Amino acid sequence: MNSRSKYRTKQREILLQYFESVSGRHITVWDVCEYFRERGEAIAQATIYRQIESFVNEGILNKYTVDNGSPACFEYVGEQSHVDSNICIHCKCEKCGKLTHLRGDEFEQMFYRIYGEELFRLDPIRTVLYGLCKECAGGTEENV
Amino acid sequence: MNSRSKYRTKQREILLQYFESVSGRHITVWDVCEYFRERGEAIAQATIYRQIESFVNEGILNKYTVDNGSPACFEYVGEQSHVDSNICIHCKCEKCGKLTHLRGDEFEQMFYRIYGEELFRLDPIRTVLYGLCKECAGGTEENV
DNA sequence: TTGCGTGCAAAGGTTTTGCATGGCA
DNA sequence: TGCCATGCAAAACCTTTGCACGCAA
Repeated sequence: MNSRSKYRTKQREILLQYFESVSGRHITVWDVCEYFRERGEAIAQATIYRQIESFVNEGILNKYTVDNGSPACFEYVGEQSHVDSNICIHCKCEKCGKLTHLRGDEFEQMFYRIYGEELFRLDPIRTVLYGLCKECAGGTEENV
Repeated sequence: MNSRSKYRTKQREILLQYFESVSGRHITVWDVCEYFRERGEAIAQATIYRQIESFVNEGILNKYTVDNGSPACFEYVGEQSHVDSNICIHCKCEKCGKLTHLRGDEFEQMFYRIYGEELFRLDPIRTVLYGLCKECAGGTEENV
């Protein structure tokens, strides 16, 4: 689960700072590339992929495979431990594509059922709920 | 959410029958190709992808995005209706790989939270919960 | 100096698409 | 007959890898 990087390079520091600054948002590799390209301090894609892989292994970033074919999303979670109090679940809207968070306390009952009674020990890191977000669910029920 | 196919072709029937016959198992596009190639009745990959897409849209197949880069998995879930009474959710164990079903009544509270309060309108057909099954959760808590 | 990190380009694998042909209704 | 589905190949897409060079310790 670890494989900490040995060297403290400029690119690593810059990337880490960037992810921290967009904490709470879902970032793709493309987002990162674009961000640094616009600022004229481009970082090679391969480097971004490799550093992100390290961050994920170190638990600094969470990786979300929302859908096959579309790029993976990453989210900064810092050094927080994976305890229940900080749990949130990701919900992908099938209509507008928006990715939202549901906090653990919004799923109190659900977690009780799953964690408490051991029907299934949910992994909130890897699980993505599909459906309709609050906004889209209120609108038409027509096809996506 | 739908997009039902208009024609009843030979390939569609064969594929549907195949998926029904492997109900309960996780099938990749590669599996399908291989199966029919061995039987000498090969179907074009593009056709398989396109028919599978239809099946998923019609709710006949469930799609599992295990990880980016690795092929998607599909599972036959038949023509079950999308009403609350028949709802079940698919749970994939990250340790033993087993796929279990949780019936709607086992998730009573969860559905109340999600459906009732409109935090997020869950699509039970497309959603897969990842985590540890009852058996594996009871064992060691080590890494997956 | 040693060895890891970087950058570039190319390869890898899965999925999608264009287009002509074939088959269902 | 009209339109959709099929098959083939090529493209698109995200991601990984090989290799030479650069940089941290």
